[in-house]
Amino acid sequence: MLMSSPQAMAGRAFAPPSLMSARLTSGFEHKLAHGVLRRIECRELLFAEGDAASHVYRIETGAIALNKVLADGRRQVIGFAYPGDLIGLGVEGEHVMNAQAVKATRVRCLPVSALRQSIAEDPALGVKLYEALARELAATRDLMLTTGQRSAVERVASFLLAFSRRNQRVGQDPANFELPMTRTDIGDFLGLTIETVSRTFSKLKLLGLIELPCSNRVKVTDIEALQGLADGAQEA
Amino acid sequence: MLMSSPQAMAGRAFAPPSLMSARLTSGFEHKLAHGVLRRIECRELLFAEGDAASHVYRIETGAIALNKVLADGRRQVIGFAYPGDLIGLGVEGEHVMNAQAVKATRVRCLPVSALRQSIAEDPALGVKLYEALARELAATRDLMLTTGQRSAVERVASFLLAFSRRNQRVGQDPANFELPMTRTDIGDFLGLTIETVSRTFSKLKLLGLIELPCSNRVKVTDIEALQGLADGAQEA
DNA sequence: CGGAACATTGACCCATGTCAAGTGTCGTGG
DNA sequence: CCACGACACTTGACATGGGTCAATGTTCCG
Repeated sequence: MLMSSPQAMAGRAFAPPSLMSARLTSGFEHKLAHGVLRRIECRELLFAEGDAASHVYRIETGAIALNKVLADGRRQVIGFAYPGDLIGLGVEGEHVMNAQAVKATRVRCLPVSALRQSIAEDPALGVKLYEALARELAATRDLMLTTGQRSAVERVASFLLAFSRRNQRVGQDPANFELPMTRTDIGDFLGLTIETVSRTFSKLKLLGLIELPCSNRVKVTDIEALQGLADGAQEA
Repeated sequence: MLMSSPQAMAGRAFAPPSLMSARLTSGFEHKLAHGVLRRIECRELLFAEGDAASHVYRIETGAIALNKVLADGRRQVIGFAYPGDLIGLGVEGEHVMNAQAVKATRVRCLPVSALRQSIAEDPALGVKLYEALARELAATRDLMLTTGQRSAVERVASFLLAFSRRNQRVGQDPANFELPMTRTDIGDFLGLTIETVSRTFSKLKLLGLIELPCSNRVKVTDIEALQGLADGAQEA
């Protein structure tokens, strides 16, 4: 077996596209379906950096932000996990990041030992987990390219597009959605302050690319133009 | 087997600490030792984003920068690989980043098929590769925390410390070393311009924390203070 | 209705980017 | 051995994107 134990894991593209939604094998699915359902309140931690990595978790409803913090409190959100995503995969031992609910969330818990057993029974599951980890790595690197090299507008546009694409992938409206996370979460994800995030949303609204009926609801009205900004077309 | 094929991979801590130095299993070691030795000239690409991922590579001498570029040329270096490191691991199919020599470099090449076979013969190798991938993911996330949240001084100090630690780990002088990469590579790694990198080196010199006999040679004279700056102690 | 938390907006400032000279340092060819 | 050119690096002057601080709005819930 190759899987050993938890830590954060994910699995798709860049930003919000969340963490691994791989369709996993039946034995594992079955165990998970019977796993303990746990509720995490808004802002509560599912696990923290340094915790023993005893379980893996699948998000059922809600959303989780995976983050790391510096000694002085500066925070970097590494990714968001949405329903269907699996988190807690990684190296043996301790979690290396915090998993915090951005809204009330339900997760199914599966002990690492049960996961190990599933892998022993079905080696293909091991391969899938490996590939999910590789995808997660690729996604994290894309995010690095974004936070390291792009302007505020490019970052926010990329973020919205990524969220939109994910929505489409899971069969929801790609042009009209609700962001579960706060401006602070978005800022810590993109490496911007909440003021800059807010100003950038306003700017996109002013440019006529999005509408914001209320602060967490986004309607994308010109996805082409948004894509242009994300790709670095000269900004208005 | 769980390994399928290449893509970038790495394995230790934050910044320069390079990519995976795992001591791998004997059958694999043996194959690698007999693998083709290839020389890459300074600035030449070992592989590029989009190339078929046909081989994995172990650095013998020199250094490689793994990077991604935006359409307009902005570049993000994701990590550096040093002798002993293995690169090219990851998901099936295509490489997702460029591997460019920062100086004349020699690598051993191993076809993915041979790696697969080794894994089939020795499942423990699969586990090791999985763990290496997980470490690489953790390292990339640490780097994100650095480029996303830290100031120029903190980034450069962290970079130097990480390089120093790596040197120590491989039994070389942690206080006196030669940086194989250019200021441009460092800048693209840390998300800074070359001017800012240069100025920050000068500042650290002025503060008496390092000496720079010539631009690529670094002597760390006050590692404690350097650590302080990296950790965000108020700057001078 | 009141207050807490989050979001928006404005004014100002500063760290870092940009642009522009220099200043080594190295390798090549005379 | 020296001259030259090519790079890489350093340093300075200036510009600016985004951070900081502060006031105001909005939403939601008790």
